Amino acid sequence: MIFAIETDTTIPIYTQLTQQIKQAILNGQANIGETLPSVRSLASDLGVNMHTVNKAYNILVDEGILRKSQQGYSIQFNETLREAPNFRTEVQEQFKSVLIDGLIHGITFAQFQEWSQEIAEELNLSENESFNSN
Amino acid sequence: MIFAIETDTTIPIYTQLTQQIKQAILNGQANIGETLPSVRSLASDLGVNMHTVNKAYNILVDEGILRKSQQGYSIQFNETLREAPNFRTEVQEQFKSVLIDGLIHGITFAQFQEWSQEIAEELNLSENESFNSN
Amino acid sequence: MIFAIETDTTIPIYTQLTQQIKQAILNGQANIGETLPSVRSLASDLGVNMHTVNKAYNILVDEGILRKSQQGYSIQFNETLREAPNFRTEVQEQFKSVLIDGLIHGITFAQFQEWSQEIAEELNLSENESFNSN
Amino acid sequence: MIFAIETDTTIPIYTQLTQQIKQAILNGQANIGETLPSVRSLASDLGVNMHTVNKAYNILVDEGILRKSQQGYSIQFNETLREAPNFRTEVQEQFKSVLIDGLIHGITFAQFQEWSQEIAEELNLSENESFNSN
DNA sequence: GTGGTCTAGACCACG
DNA sequence: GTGGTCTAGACCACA
Repeated sequence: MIFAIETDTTIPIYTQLTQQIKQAILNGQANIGETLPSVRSLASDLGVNMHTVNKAYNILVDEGILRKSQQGYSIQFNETLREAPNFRTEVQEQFKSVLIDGLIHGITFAQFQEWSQEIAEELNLSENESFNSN
Repeated sequence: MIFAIETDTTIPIYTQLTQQIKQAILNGQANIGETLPSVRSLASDLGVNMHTVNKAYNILVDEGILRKSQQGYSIQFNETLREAPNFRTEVQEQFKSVLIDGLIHGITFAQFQEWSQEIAEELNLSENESFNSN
Repeated sequence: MIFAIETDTTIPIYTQLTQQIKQAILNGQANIGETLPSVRSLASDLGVNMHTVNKAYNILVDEGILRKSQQGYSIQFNETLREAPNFRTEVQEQFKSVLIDGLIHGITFAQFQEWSQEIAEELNLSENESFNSN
Repeated sequence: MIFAIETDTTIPIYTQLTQQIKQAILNGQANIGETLPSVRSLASDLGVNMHTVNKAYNILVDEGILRKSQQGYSIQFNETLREAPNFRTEVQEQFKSVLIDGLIHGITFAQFQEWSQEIAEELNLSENESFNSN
């Protein structure tokens, strides 16, 4: 599980981290039960502050993706994901925003579909979950 | 072209504005060449700060969507804006982020596809731009 | 809404804050929609760090009790409280722990009941919500 | 007297231990004068660190619940411990905290009362100590 | 003015 | 060794 932090972006570091951890879980690089690197060691590896890693980890705990114990953080990701009541709506609105932003700049639905397939393949979800499975 | 600003959210007001203007352009509520309401009047109508509307307009100018003249801001939206430099990769990354965020919380590709179709219909883009045009 | 922070306790300051805010809401000292003091001003008033107040506020946002907007934090506390799936169980276990801790030190159930009534009166919930209402 | 330690929680192990010992005393599984398993053997059985069991035992000694002798730790639990100094107010405050936390999330006093009765039955305290004894 | 992010560093609790 | 709490202070985004 290798993380790459970009500093020349406006995306917060802790968001970059949560995204990459989620991706690692989805594509199987990180397995359920696996222990994550300690807050301080990961911070040291990435050259960021401890608190930043800590925030990323705790966001994932709140989302039900990580589990916090006294030995550190490990991957939970079971069915009991605690979703905020309007989580679907939030994702849907973000999805719509991205589409509109792309469409007005000439990106076609076909292009978005292509990207979806790429992501599906990258995550090894192409068989039963694919965007164009039907 | 009616705008609805929500103050109970963390989404910046100017972002809400730019998105709604883009959407109005896409679905034909706003036509090319049309002049937008003046900064002052729109700010007054929406009950927001003048600087906020100004910021939204100028972002759209930078994106090549609006054109600023002596008479105010008008809608450009021609083919020139289709060559935005790294806008493609930016949108692509945002798209991927949203997908991953949804997928890890159980939202399927099929669901995203359904949302895409809804958005396509809402924007009346089914003919030449539609997601399932092929 | 007056807060009192005790430093000679092991209870984290942000927990003391969240509890007092909850109590203020329950007993009507804080009304729905009311804006809370800004993170920095409250921190200054209490003589604690900004981040500590920030943490308390954000915990309450996560619990669905506060609402975060660009103008600050305000009291939400509506029916759409987003509860973690095992929230009831957690409270129940804490409740049991406290009872056991008291019982072994000679505190009787009657004493706990008395305390409940005091709390109910303090919160003006005695009529329809009281612990011994039946 | 069987103990179950959960490592997937943030509750300190020594706290889990002290609570379960207290509960065992209350419900009669552990009798006054009885000797507890040695620190080493219990630590070995539970797969935890020796120091952790030691800490739990010593906390109970400080609370007047256990007695340390040459032969090990045994259960005291006499009337002398009923005069803990500020234990009453501590427990009372914890009790209030739990109630407030539950109430603001919609748990009613009636629910807390029900839980109390369940706990009373579980501890076989219904006769002389019960919450609804009057 | 509001909150958000990040850093640096200290001290504590747990095992 | 692990994470938790708190502080002090800087810089940025938003309105």
